[in-house]
Amino acid sequence: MQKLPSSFYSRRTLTIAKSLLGKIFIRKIGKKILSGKIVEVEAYLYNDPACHAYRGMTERNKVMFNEGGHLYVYFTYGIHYCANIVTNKKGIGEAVLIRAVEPIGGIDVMMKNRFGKSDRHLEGDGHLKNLTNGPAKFAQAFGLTKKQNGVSLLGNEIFITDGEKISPSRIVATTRIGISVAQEKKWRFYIKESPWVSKR
DNA sequence: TCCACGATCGGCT
DNA sequence: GCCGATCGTGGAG
Repeated sequence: MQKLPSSFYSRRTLTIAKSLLGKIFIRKIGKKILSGKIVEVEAYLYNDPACHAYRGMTERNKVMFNEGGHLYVYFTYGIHYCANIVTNKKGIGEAVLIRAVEPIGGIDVMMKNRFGKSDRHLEGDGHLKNLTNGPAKFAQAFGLTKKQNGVSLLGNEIFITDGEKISPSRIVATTRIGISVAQEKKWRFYIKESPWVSKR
C-alpha cells in the first residue's frame, strides 16, 4: 500500500480528519510491524479553545507548529500518552487526535505493550476489543511516548498508508470527548457501526 | 516559584 | 455510574 505523501497532510484539518478514517497507521519496531485501521479521530483547530496550540507556541505544543505530517505525542493525567497527526501548513498549529484503531498486525506486541504479556488466551474478544479503543490505549499499544514526539510521518519508522475508502454516509460527526470548552463543535468523526470505536 | 488541572483509564460500588 | 491515580505543563502572581 502507498504511504501518504506530504500533500495529504497540508490540507484543511477537518478534511484530513475525515479522510484519515479507514487509513492504516503503521509503526515498525525492529522486524515487527504494528498496524491498525483508523476508525475514530478528533480535529483540533488553531482558533479552537480546546486546542493545545490555541494560546500560541509553548515547549509542549511546539511540534504542532511544524508543517503537516509529523506526530505530536503529549502526556496527560500523570499516566497516559495521546498521539496526534499534525496537519495544515507550517506555523498554523493544528492536529488530529487518533482516538481508536482496529488492530491488524503485530497484535502480540500490542498485547504485551498493554497488558505485559501476549499469551494466546488474552487474545479472546475481551482483551482484543480493549486493545486500541481509546486514545491512550492506542498510544500504549503502539508504544508511542514522548520519544516519538515530533517524528515525521514521511519516514520509515511511523507512517500512514492508504486503506479502505470510507463513503461520507458511513462517517458520523459528533461532539468531542473529555474537553471543557468548545463543547458544541462536532469535530469527532468515526466510522459508523465499527466495533472498535471508543465507548460513550 | 507555585499550583490547579488535564484531548484518560480501570477498578469499585 | 463514579472516583482516584499521578505528574508535566503553563498561566498566574
